[in-house]
Amino acid sequence: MRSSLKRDLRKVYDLLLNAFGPQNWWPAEDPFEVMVGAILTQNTNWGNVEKAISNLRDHGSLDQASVSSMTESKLASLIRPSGYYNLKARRLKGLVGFLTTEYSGEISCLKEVPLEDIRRQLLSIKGIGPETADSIILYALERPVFVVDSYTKRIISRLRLAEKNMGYDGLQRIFHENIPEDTGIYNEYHALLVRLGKEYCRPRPLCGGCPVHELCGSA
DNA sequence: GACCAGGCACATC
DNA sequence: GATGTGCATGGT
Repeated sequence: MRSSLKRDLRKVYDLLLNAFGPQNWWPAEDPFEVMVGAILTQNTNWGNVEKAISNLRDHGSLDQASVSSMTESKLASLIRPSGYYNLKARRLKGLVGFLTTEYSGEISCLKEVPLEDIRRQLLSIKGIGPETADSIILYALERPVFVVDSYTKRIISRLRLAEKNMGYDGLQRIFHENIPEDTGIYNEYHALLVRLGKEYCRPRPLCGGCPVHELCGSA
């Protein structure tokens, strides 16, 4: 591998932070809302997720007890704007079921469990894959794990810092091995990559004015 | 009307 | 292990 990886990843972070400033993620009022958002945002525009979360809040249902007691079809109707609403209603039910059964609904207890164990437990929940699990761990539990998403893959690939076909765990390892293990830095770095992706790194190349253009091999 | 958005499970080869 | 498909809304 390239010996300059650590330096380049640091450079990307510095350029992005300088260009965009702190992103103040995750946009939510409490850990449970983060978890809900993490599921609702799967393959979906965040604007649609905000509509769904507003529906839940307006209905007084943005809490574990409400999600648990509500019928799945009612829940689905409230989160409809986020897309895949039947699927995501089932997934939210699964998450709340897990929290209730394993931790009596006490999210703070999840912070005491060894990181590898809580990650494995979250991944065992139907509908929670690597990105959703890691988003919950980083942004809801505030523990140091790097979140890899489609923007991360695309950006890191275009910057030629990793092979295009590298999987989730491989990409995550690149960050874990080259960025200080720090919740605040992991939080900010991922949020900045999403910001960059939204504004400059679409599937079809479009990089004019990109803050990291000097590092981008392909354009 | 096509493309895209802060994935995941499951079937099939 | 890689690849394909279903799930669905709303903005550009």
